[in-house]
Amino acid sequence: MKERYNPHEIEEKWQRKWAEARIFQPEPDNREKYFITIPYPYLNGNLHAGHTRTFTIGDVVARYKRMLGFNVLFPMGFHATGTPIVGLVEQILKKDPETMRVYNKLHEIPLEILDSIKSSEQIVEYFSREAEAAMKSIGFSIDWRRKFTTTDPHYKKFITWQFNFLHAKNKVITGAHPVRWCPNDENPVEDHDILKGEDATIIDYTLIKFKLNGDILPCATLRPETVFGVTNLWVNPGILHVRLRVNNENWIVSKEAYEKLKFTDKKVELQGEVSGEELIGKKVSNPVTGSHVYILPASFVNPDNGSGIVMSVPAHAPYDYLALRDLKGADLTRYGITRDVSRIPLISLIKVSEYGKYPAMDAVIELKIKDQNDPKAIEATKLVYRREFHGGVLTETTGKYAGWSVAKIKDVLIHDLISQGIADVFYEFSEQPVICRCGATCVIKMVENQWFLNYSEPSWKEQVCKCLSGMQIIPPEIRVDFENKIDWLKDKACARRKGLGTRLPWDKQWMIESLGDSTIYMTYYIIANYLDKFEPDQLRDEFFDYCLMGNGDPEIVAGSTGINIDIVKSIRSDFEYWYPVDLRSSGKDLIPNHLLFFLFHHVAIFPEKYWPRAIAINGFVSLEGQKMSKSKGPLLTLKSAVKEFGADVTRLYILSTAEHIQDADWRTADVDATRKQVERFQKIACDILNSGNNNGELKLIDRWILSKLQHRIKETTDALNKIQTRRAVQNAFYLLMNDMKWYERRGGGVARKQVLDTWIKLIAPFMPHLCEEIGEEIGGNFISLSSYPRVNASLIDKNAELAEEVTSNTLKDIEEIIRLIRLKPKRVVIYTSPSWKREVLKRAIIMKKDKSLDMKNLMSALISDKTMKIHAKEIPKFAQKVIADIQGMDDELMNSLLDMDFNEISALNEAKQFLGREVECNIEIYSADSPEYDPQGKSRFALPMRPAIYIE
RNA sequence: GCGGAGGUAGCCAAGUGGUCAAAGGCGGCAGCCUCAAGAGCUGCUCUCGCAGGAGUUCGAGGGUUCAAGUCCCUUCCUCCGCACCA
Repeated sequence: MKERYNPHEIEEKWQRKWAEARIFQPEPDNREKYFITIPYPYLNGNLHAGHTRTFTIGDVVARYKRMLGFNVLFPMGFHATGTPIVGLVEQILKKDPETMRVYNKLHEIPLEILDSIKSSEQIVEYFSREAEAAMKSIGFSIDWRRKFTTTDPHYKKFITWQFNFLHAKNKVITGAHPVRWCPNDENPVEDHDILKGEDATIIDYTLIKFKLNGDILPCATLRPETVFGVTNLWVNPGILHVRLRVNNENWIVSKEAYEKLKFTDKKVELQGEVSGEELIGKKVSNPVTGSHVYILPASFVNPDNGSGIVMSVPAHAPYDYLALRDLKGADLTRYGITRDVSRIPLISLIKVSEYGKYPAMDAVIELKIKDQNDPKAIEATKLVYRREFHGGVLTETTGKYAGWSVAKIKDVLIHDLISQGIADVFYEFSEQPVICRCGATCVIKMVENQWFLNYSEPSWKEQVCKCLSGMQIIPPEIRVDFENKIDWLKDKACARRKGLGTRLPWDKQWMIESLGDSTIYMTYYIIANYLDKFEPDQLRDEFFDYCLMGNGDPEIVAGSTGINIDIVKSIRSDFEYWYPVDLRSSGKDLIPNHLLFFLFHHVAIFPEKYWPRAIAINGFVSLEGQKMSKSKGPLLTLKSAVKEFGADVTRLYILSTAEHIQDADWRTADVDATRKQVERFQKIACDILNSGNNNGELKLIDRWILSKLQHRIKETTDALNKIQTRRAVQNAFYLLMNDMKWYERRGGGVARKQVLDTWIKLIAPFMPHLCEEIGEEIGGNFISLSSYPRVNASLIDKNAELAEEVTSNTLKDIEEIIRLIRLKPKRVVIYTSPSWKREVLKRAIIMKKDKSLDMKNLMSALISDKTMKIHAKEIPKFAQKVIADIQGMDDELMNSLLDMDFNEISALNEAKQFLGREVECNIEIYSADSPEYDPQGKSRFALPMRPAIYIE
């Protein structure tokens, strides 16, 4: 092996050898299988540091499991369906300057290649080739025979089967759903199409239909329960209203509301105009309570919001309360109203602990709000809403709903009102305006006859919950995220007009949405191994029914598809061997979407024994503290990281800098440091390999390093079992490195080769190339295929560990004293604990184990011991200290101290030369029982495990 | 608003109620090596201390306990997701 670390040479060599030996191309055999998958990358850019982290975690787990003896299947494919690739081609064809810059500079694509791209096929082709090369260059142990792309014709057959299956099971239904819509482009707008109002969400208001003779005045509200407390309606006298024919009803709304209604699923026809003035003073009937209330004027009514007509609940809505109060003494005779409307009695319907009967009034008083134009009115509204929503309970006013909490009644009530025909849903943006890139104001449009995956169906959710509860979720604390998201998930539109993908088999104008086509594709890796055996057209539904579901008869399937029957049977038996997925490991961004759908589709399609076993989640990667961005930068590609630092360093670094869902920060300075550590590792290995045969008897320090090694193995395997890569690297690499440094410094040598042999296996999942290179020198088969180290309990040597602890602590103490007295020592004398102190300690430990340790018991035991008598004066103080020390000891340490037959003097004597070398002075060691030389009586400070020191 | 994560030394970051003044790394300082620089190696790196000691720390404020970075309550701050988009 070369002295100098040349990662690229080593890495290419071993990648070639692995490929030639086909060691990562598993077939079913009699071993236990382990099927690990990582979500395939989407091909609208090059793989970056985020992929590097997620995929490397997968590779480390794959390699670890393989070394544990599992037959590991770790496949990879490419995702290309959906709209982004189509959009990218358009931009490239347009030579959009920003796109060209981003893809040339950030994604590192040469301009001549960018210029040559003319189609989405070329994009897919280019990025899939690049991705595969990148993944090979970092040494992933992927079975590349099984790769595919989601736009492959074979794959489309698989998706077609899946959707036919789901459709037959009533998992795909039709419906309508609201989308952000640009009336100018006549298209739904996505986030990146939005100029202003990107954060706006779609809120569903309830539209309550108040009746005015034959007309309907719909009032939009977020608080439909307050309909029981309506005292009047509000109309802004200054705005124009319109009369509409909506389905079979006559509506009056603001002109602005009419513009919005046009895009809903209602049939809307304009019939005429109505001024606000005209409406005021009329009486409408409340469709819920039947009461008749006035329409009154209010300036706060915004025609842009809702229907432009507002129902007034002054007991619970500060604006309503204020507007009513503002009318005090106003002359409304021109509207035909002669009474003082500000004296209309409030109607309370929610009881909440923070307020009295009329929360809106209390809030207005509390915040000292002047009138409806006071900006603080908004604050009061939010406050009352929040308190009533969370703590409010409906009163008798609400009839059969009395006693319900506000938070719980909402959905029930909306459902009731709509089914009675007295309410409707009305969608509105949470922020206005929302402006499209083209400059037009966006609206909310109901897309009708849309296909949905019926995720909201309770029995489906129940199945998913059952699946989840049987799964291992790593790290465990994110299980609650999954539970919440399952609960929150609604029906999902699963078809689109644009983009790449597979057509909905029964309604070909639609393309299957790309999150839906990537839910059970792990099964396809098993089929992908046989793709050269058949044409796409042969993959009829009955083929998948049999191979994936076990339904049907293989002979009939072979007959109808023309596929060889042995192949059909073989795929089925492969499926039975490899499935289910043992681990799906992914970035945390996929929790609320892909991973959820992954579970939903598995439970919908497969029997329980094929449900996924585990999910592991990891965080993102930032660059020098900055968030990475594919479209804006900064960006670090996998390719360039490997080119600059090598595969092993990149792998080691990115997995050692953060754990689980924490984000990892890529810092070049730290990566450089990691490279130095790897170089040092290589140098240590070289030294060991070149040091010749140093057989010999194991000394204390040799037993120490072997014992330490066992702890590192234990910690590393424990960490890897929990996919704690950072902890694993700490133990398998850095801490063991420090152990080895101490070992070398202490003059150890005999156990070096034994340690190295284990060490390269321990760290091999992280830096497989260098470990293979070192392993080759030692001899034997691929390290990648060797057995992972296991703890050898017989090598754990507590005596050696304690002895070494005494030695290093003593050295630290000596050095500290030297530093303090600032003298070059001429003579260093060490006194080990007198035997009586050791005896006290032992007795105390025994009492502690009996739970009988206290000062009284200990003292009475000691006083009755004749041999202790001569130390009677010192005993109480020492005993007190011992008791305090023991409080914090764990059982293991106490046992070692008890069982320890090790003699501090002999341990220190073994380290005598070493200590002398370190402090450059001769060392003398005595027992405090009988020190030969003790001019200052320092020996009386000697304690067990803590010798006294005298320096001249 | 809802849901989730988190605040630890100059920085990143570990931390199961008791060997925690707190792992590991980075940065910094000193020594060795070298003609020198770099690399490498060794030590130090909260404050004070010419004998191994003492004092004050884990966002802030309370509390439980013989014992709290770790448990409980209150409070402040930061980050992430909320969809039809991969």
